[in-house]
Amino acid sequence: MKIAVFEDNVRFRESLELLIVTSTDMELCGSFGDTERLIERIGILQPDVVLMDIHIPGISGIDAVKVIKDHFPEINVCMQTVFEDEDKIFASLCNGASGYILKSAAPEKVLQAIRDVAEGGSFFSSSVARKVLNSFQNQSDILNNAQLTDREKEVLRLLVEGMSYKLIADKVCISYETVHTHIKNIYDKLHVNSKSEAVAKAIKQRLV
Amino acid sequence: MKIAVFEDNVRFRESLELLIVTSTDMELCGSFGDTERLIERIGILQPDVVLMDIHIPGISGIDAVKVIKDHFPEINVCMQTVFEDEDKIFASLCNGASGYILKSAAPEKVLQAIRDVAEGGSFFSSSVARKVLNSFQNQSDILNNAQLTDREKEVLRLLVEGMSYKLIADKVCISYETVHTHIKNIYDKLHVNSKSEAVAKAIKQRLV
DNA sequence: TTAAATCTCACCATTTTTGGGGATTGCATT
DNA sequence: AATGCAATCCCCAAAAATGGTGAGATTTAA
Repeated sequence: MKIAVFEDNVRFRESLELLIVTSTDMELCGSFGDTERLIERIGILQPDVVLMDIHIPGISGIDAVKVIKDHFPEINVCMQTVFEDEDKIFASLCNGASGYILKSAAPEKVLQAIRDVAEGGSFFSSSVARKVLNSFQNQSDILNNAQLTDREKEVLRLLVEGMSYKLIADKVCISYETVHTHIKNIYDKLHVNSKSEAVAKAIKQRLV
Repeated sequence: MKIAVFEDNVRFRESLELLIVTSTDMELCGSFGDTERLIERIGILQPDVVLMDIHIPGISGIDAVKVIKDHFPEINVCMQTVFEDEDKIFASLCNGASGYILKSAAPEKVLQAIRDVAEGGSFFSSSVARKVLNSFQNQSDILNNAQLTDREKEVLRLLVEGMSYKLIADKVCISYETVHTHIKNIYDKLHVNSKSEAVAKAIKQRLV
């Protein structure tokens, strides 16, 4: 199993190198402090797994994931960072990272993460996993607590289908103003203030 | 650290019991084969972590999570199952589960999962983590296939977040009229003619 | 070096949405 | 009888979005 490391902090990079070379099942095929000539390097090295620092000179680790996955979709990338910035985590994951491990993680966790992603699984440090989890849970909560009436749910569904107040009024056979009232109430209950927000929330929370 | 187990398969339940009682930092405070009188039992036992089988007599594990979190939000629940059904995973997670571990996982993984969730983190078996991950990544993919330009994708993402033309203009540092133009082009390419339709399409097709 | 694409900005007119009031009816619960 | 809730409808005014046309600047590709 060939591993490539991209990490600008020399001390940390060296400890990663040591960790990998002393492991029984991994081979360090490259180690770099920046993302210069990223594709060229990876094309030559052909690693199975790339450990990528999120803050690294050259193109950022977040963009590097995307570049790697575009050129070599079979290579699995595991992100590393000291930060737990939610936006950065999600950006990395959306760009194709297969794991996300904190630099504070124990060495055996790093090896575990590498093995997991090499096998086609994924690995999250527990605090990262929790953040990912929250992005699911935040959604259901508000929705379940928002007790929409049958009529309101019906109107919301039509909103999601892209219908205007007028069309909804015709479809449901009520007046434009009643649609207006229902939508005002929906916005109150969902804590939003525009159609697009309501639609986004409705879909994400599987309300419709 | 007090652990309660809900698992209907006797053999498997006994092996979990053994695993917990032989660990150094955990105490088994209860073990059940169904979800009868769930709240009563948990109220008395006061476990820190609940291991919950997803298929269990009485109310299902998925519903049990919700009941537990509604009554005892501070208790962390870790789901266990042999199945990897994506819908069941997401339903459990949305209901408040803090972890999801396969029954095929090694004993030390189970202990790790319990420790992670007890500390407020989360744990996913690597294949489960991969499924969760996919739900993020599918998003970006198709988006790239839609022939939206980078700028248009950026604007679309902000639309989905419910931002107005004005806010988007400020956020991206372009004029209101440019936002207007981008959105007109987005509508053309997606064949829609309103924000809510664009948002619905973007989310449903996982463009965003 | 054209040509195409992208990003940028502007003006105009119209339609739609949003937020604030208030009101009536019927139904169910207290 | 009184209360609350859901559903219905109305008016008004401001804000936002939509659709059309046009056009300059820059980058990319042929």
